[in-house]
Amino acid sequence: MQDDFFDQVYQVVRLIPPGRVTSYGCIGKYLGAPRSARMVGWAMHAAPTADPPVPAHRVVNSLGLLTGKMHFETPFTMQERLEAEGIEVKKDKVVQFKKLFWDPETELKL
DNA sequence: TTTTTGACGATTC
DNA sequence: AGAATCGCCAAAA
Repeated sequence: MQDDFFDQVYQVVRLIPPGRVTSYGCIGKYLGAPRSARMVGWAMHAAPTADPPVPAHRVVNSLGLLTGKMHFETPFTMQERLEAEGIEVKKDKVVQFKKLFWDPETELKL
């Protein structure tokens, strides 16, 4: 299970600190699949099936848009969770996304 | 096995 | 600036 590409994504997503966000493409890129951003998104589809819960709400697209909010329990869950962590969400997009952006390659490279 | 699709990203119109 | 299209890759039907 831990050898699957999905789990690789889950592990990275779990490393995202509260109050920060990242993008699918960067996760994929960090895993060696810069063109497989969609795969990361697909992996998130199975996120709730992962044993340790995956904070998928901290993962947004490159524009900081909460594109996957509709896949949560309710379309509001994602935004509410982000706000609960101190992240402002306006019009389904993360405010100061660039500032809150958490790049695994930058934060975990050491 | 083939076809369709998808929580993306970048490009083009 | 906003919308539509193409490209990538893997899982699901």
